Amino acid sequence: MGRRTENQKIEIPPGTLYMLILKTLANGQMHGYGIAQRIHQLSGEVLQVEEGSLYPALQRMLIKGWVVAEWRPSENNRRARYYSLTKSGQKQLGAELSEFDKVISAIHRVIETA
Amino acid sequence: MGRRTENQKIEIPPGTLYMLILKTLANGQMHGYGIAQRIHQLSGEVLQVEEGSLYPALQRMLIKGWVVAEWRPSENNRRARYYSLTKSGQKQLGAELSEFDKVISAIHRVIETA
DNA sequence: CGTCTTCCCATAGCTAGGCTATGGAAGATT
DNA sequence: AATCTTCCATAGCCTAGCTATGGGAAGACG
Repeated sequence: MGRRTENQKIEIPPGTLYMLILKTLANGQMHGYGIAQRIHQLSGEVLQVEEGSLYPALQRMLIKGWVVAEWRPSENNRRARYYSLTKSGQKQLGAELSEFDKVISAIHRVIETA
Repeated sequence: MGRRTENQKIEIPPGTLYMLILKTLANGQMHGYGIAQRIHQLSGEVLQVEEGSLYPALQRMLIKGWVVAEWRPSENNRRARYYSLTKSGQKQLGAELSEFDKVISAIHRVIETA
């Protein structure tokens, strides 16, 4: 209804969440909340990772063995769970990055050919 | 098991199928089978749209009103259903293209910042 | 001190939209 | 006749997003 432009929410495209999380963790240990903030910030406030997407994803990544977790107080003295990449997670990151590149360029070829 | 590099199958990333189909139809009427072939070809044989993905997607697009369909014999004299874009479909294509651009650049910002 | 905000985690239940598997009909090829 | 290719379509599965909801603990503010 408003005349103002709605601050349109942008979701992450399905399939890229793991990659974004893995990449973020490649810089070092981080807790979930921080991961979401960092992705939001690095993307220029465009990407928004919902908590209901993030935590389930992290659980799946634990099960897959891509990350390990450790409880530790945060910088703000709250209880937080810090995640870090395993070898397997690093390998996965590499695979996802190159797959992403390959697929995105293929898509570009399609949508640029009129 | 083989020593040869498997011709690894690449799926289209969820969320981009509509865009690829819409874009393909922007060049004019085409039947389903042809759409899949064209996407495959334009992508440099990288993207592979499965029939089990394509036809349900086309049905959904009919319901959404992005395309209309017409039965007509194909170039090979087979029964074929030709799809074409509606106004609404053209609008949707534009929206998906610009959204895609926006999100992909945001993702690049994240994965390029180490 | 009570309340609010911020930080941080987590799950249940829904939904969209891919996939595999399957089936069928009709023309072309051998 | 048998097989291949073209063309359509659906059922049933699964991944992985989402919203909605809940809670606990720290710090700020009145």
